[in-house]
Amino acid sequence: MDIANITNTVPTDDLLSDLNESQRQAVTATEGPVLILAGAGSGKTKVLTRRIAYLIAEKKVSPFHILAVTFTNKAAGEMAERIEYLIGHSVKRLWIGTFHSIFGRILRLEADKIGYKKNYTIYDTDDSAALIKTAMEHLKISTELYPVNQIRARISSAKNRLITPAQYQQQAESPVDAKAAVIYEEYEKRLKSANAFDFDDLIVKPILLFENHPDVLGFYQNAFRYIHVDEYQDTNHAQYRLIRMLAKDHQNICVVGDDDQSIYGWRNADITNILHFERDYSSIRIFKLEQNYRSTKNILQVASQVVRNNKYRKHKTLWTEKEKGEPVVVIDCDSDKQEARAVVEAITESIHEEKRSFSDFAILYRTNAQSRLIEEQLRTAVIPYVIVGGLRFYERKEIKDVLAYLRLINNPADQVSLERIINFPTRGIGKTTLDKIKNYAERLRQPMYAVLDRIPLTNGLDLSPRTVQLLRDFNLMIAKYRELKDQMLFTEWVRILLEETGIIKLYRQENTIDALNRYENIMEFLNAIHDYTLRFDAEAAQEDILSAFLKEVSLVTDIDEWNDKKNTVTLMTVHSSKGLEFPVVSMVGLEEGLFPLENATEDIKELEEERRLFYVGATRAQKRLRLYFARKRMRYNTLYNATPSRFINEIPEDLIEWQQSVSNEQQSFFNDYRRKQARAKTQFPYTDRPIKKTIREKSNVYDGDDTRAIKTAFRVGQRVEHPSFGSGTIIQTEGRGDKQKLTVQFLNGDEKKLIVKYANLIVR
DNA sequence: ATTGGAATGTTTTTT
DNA sequence: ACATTCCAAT
Repeated sequence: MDIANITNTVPTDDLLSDLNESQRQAVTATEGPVLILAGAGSGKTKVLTRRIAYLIAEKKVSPFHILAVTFTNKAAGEMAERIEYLIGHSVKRLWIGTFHSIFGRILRLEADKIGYKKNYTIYDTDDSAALIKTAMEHLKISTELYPVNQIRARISSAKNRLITPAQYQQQAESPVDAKAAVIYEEYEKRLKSANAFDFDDLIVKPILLFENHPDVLGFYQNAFRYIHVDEYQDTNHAQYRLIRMLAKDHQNICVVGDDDQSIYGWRNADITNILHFERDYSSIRIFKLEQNYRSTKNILQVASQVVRNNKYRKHKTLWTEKEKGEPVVVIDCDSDKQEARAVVEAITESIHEEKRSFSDFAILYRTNAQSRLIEEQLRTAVIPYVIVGGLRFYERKEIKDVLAYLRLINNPADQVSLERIINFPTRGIGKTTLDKIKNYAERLRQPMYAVLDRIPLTNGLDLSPRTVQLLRDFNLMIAKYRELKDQMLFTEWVRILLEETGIIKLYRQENTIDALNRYENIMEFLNAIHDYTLRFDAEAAQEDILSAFLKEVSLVTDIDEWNDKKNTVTLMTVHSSKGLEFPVVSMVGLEEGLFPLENATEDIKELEEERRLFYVGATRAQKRLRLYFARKRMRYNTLYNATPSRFINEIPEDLIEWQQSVSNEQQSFFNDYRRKQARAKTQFPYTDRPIKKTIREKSNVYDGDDTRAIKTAFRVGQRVEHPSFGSGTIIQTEGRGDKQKLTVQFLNGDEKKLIVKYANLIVR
């Protein structure tokens, strides 16, 4: 519906009446640069939606002139819905979405201007690693000396800092950087010839487009007269530059963020974007939203007291009118398994005694790997749960294989997809054949698909008649489906494609649980496609269903699909929980080395990010916050001793209630263990704190973890002592378990390779 | 070219 | 523990 058709304009009062003073000011300050510093739970989403509704309903701005960048697609959907509700009619042409989806869309519209075709493919992290690997093989750079993923991270980081391959080459300081620069250049070439963008390109390429085409930039500057960016603290340099370009003339830019919730530094997010906003724009107005509407006083206190230990932050004080509430509970568990039991037990109890529903609970952890034990316990207790994140549906091997067919049909130049499926399911086109074609294509400076198209008229491509036939069959099949696509129902088309390729047969024949799983996933995928066809609006999309579907699939995340209306317990990483809230939050694994993560404890910036992560997790809780740590934890299939997280020690004593959770079978082991600890003089700061309550495990049998020897983690940089060589530092580790070997540099300068099993090392 | 077993890497977080 | 990749045998 067009803005001119509005009949029932909403009175401004309704949009502003239930806001507090600073929220109201933030909503109505529509002109000029605005920075909204919004603490956790201070209603920033509310402010953003009201502001946009206010612009449309009160200031009569067309939705077409409003840009709103959110952190997830889900948030975008919810905001759009909310805005429609507020103004009483649908808003069709509002630009709302994530950076990646909005600028992906713009790239599709303007693709031809930068030498791309509309039907480009979006490569995810795995795809781009695959392409980098091919590039390295071509350049004869060893992937053993230069791990592909490390190179990929460097290239990605350079891209996000808007450094070109040539510039990177110039300022390369280490040999790795020099290599990375060369690979970067080759990688870019290959991306382009595959008509593909990686995730970073969706931000970086629009910048180049705008720089080289002032008219295009002018068009979007004019379109986006009012710009909003949510979660501004998590934008990176490229995103910052992109927004600055667009806001340059009108300066109507409103950014919302909280420096305490900046948790994506590792993804090149640049916290200074928010800290320096004042420097970047002139005559800005700053609004602070400091009243929290989400959590009890106790919860808020815990979160604030921990995060205030950070040095690099803007000062602000969150407060709440809510009641003091229950004390935050810290649960001291003897093992990770016991931790899982305790979490689930507390949930069961709370459901029975407080009549809570499953959806009131979230279990948050630092790493995805921690979900498994908890899942097991939830299953045993027959509690329904969903896991957000981890191995995402569209990243599963079988789904990626299917997607590769669709992508190749959509974009013939998509080399990564072609190589993925040309011999999957196996059809007799092996490595030798593939190498021949690749070399041939390279000699003639032609894309691989062009060579395939010309077979058998390819002189000098020395292939057996059988192979030629196989290649032709494959090529004809792809061509056939390209042809067939517009002649039948999309779902049906995909189904017969999967039948003919043999993927379905492959998994149906093989009688293993794994194959069955994959088969079911493919069926689920077909359902997802079917759902999509029902949703698909050809006119609005202005593109064919296949490319629209592929684009959506590349940018959808688990959190987008997570449904808060389902009555289940939710499990996810603290990262994924950003922006969400739950009545009861259990954070698990609060141990040194895990949360904060080992690698992050060295560098103060990284440690502070971990602390902010704790802050984000804690502030998800509305009524109850439960913090768990375990004293023994299995990692990498080895049992480790653990000590409670420093973040727990940073919480003032009077805010916490301590509990202990020990399994019966573990009691004696536990005592024994505590004695040993005492002997080792490893006093934990909490041992003399009062322990108010002990939960005892009743009948569960603990299955044998205690029979394993507790091993010590050996990591590069660690100091160790050898009975005869004295003390030294680990400079390399290889292998695991009994076969683990360490290279240790001793004080006298000698380097020795030692087998852990026999070396009798003592960690210092 | 395909297969199966061994070796190796992976777990930090994600658009 | 799990998955992918490597390598040798067929």
